[in-house]
Amino acid sequence: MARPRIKDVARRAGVSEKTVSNVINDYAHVSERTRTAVREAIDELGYRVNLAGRHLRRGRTGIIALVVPELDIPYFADLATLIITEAERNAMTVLVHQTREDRRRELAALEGFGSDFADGLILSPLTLTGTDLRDRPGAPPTVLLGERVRPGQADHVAIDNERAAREATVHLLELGRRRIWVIGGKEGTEPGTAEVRSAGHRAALEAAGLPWDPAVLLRVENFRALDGALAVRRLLDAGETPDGLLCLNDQLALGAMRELHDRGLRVPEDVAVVGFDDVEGGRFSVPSLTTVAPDKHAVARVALELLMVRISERDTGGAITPPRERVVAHRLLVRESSMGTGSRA
Amino acid sequence: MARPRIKDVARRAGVSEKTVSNVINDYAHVSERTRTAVREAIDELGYRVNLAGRHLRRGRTGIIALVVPELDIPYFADLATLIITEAERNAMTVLVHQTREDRRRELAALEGFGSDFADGLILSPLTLTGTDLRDRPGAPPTVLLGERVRPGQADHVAIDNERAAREATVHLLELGRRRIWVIGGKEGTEPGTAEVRSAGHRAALEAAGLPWDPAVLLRVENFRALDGALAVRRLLDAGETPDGLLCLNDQLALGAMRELHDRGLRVPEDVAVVGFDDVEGGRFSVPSLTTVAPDKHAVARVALELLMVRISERDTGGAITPPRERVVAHRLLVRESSMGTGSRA
DNA sequence: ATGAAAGCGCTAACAA
DNA sequence: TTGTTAGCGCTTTCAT
Repeated sequence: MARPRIKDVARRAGVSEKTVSNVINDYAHVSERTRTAVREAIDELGYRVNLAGRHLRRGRTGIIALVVPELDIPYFADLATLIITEAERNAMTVLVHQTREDRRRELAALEGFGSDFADGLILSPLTLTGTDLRDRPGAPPTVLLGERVRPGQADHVAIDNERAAREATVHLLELGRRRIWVIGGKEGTEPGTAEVRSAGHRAALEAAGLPWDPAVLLRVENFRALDGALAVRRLLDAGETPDGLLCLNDQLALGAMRELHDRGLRVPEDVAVVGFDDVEGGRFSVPSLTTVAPDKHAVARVALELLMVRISERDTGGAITPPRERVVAHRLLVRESSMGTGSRA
Repeated sequence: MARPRIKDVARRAGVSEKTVSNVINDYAHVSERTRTAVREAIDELGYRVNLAGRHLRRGRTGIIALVVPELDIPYFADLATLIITEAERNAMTVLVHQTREDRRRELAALEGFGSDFADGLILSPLTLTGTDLRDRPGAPPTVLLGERVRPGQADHVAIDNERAAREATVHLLELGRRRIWVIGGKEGTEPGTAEVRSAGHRAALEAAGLPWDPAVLLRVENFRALDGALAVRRLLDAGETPDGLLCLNDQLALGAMRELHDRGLRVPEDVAVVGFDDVEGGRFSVPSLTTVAPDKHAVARVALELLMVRISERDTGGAITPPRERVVAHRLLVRESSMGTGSRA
């Protein structure tokens, strides 16, 4: 037989539909007897709430869409884990989409996928421009992660990427490294993470009175270990002799270290390597990987916090406050890949 | 102003609501003129479909719930990536839950989270028993991954874990290894992956005329690199001298290799290491990791296939066919962690 | 090819 | 404390 509805439960318990609804929603003013009777009827019939009906009525779905480039890049997996946990704490569930760096998918996400089944959106964009974010009437409340898209268009959570890159570079300079390359530029994307971090790198060099050459930013196809390995291969094949690598994520760094190893170069003695993100792989690699560790818990917590505020703002139809910019902490974790090599300058 | 509804679009375009609906759903018999007019009205008003309404009416949500233990374990992240991709191909979206190995969460998932907002469920269980899966009237169609829960209770996709473990063990034996430990037992779980793989290990030993001792199965708290490292630490501290390790996932293996390195033991010369899952970390580690590679694409594809069949079965109210058991391919990828060490027997 | 009316399952507003 | 009524936005008959 068909699945039971509130009506069926009501009939069985000898009460009205509204009373059943009250019980389901833990409404305070229900007598103990009625409550028990309804509960029994629910159990006997195996009744479950139909969320479509509830959503339609309430105007909220309880779903947050999380949109990331690729879920199988550990940084995003870590983030997703934390965001799902944080969402659960807010009685929300998380629907995950992957853009695979496709601009159209990112735009579709921005528009709520042509529908409005998510109450809110957490988006880690790669290709979006400031203009994409302007004028999205009816689009769901949105929090952006990671990129410094032109500020002021939507709520945004990130670490101070410029400073983080500067600190990482200073660290390499203090080890006496002078031939530092940066791995992780992306072709054809908006000024994003790579550019901001590159600026930090440049600032560190210039503060040390050293020259800066835009050619030290090596482009990659993707942000995986393979791409880091390929970048190093190209670099070495070109006859360069790096003594430091600033990799814009840990996967790139791990791939780079593997390639250096295959070329007979020692890390950190010959080449010191620093990554970004603090993923598990870098904690157990040989050598372990120095990395810029963002406070991922904070990213998740703040993102949810901002989003929940926006969602209630929309619900109450109140005034729309201007976009918020939130910076979370990071720290440089010095590990074997850049350790104990003293000054060689 | 409030977000536009079909009614508003209809009024603006001078047609009925039904006609707007026809246009939205690409119904064939709509005149070109009408279609254009409606499209214009939609654009002008910025109309988007309200999925709550659609879901309620259609009785389907287009959402699949994916339930995994932890999304930040690369194997599950890989799987999630592929399942999301495959779901998209089937015009479904994926909602991700994490059980964090909590039995109550797994049970809640089985019951559709006390509601029915997902059309179907893909679940990678750790603690469920055969009884949990019996008699779930009204529960959503379900496909189980990975565990060999007692068969015949629900659709199930997995590799042949027993054979895979046997092959991996044979490989270690052929290298002349005789003191092989297995890392990855779990306390207090139902006979699952660990037990099945352990059986394969045993079978390989016995086929080679070697004794088998249940004590070679080392328990772990979790399936992360840290746990692999700790297991090796305990083993070495106990004065054992393993020459082979069969780790039940790659994270455990990578952690184990790191600990072996810290103890001055060489991989593979002193200890050969094999993992399961073929995650990216093992392809770029030093040494690279020999692993049992399941055909993850096939897992995702078959899981979706089974689920979509079940969903339409339910929709059409047709006969319920018995649970299907599907085995997907795997292969042993021999890499540096178990390579070129000849016979040492 | 298009329209009118009914109803999916639920809960808010109001009434008793 | 509990019941009645209405309606959320959409699509499905069934007419025309």
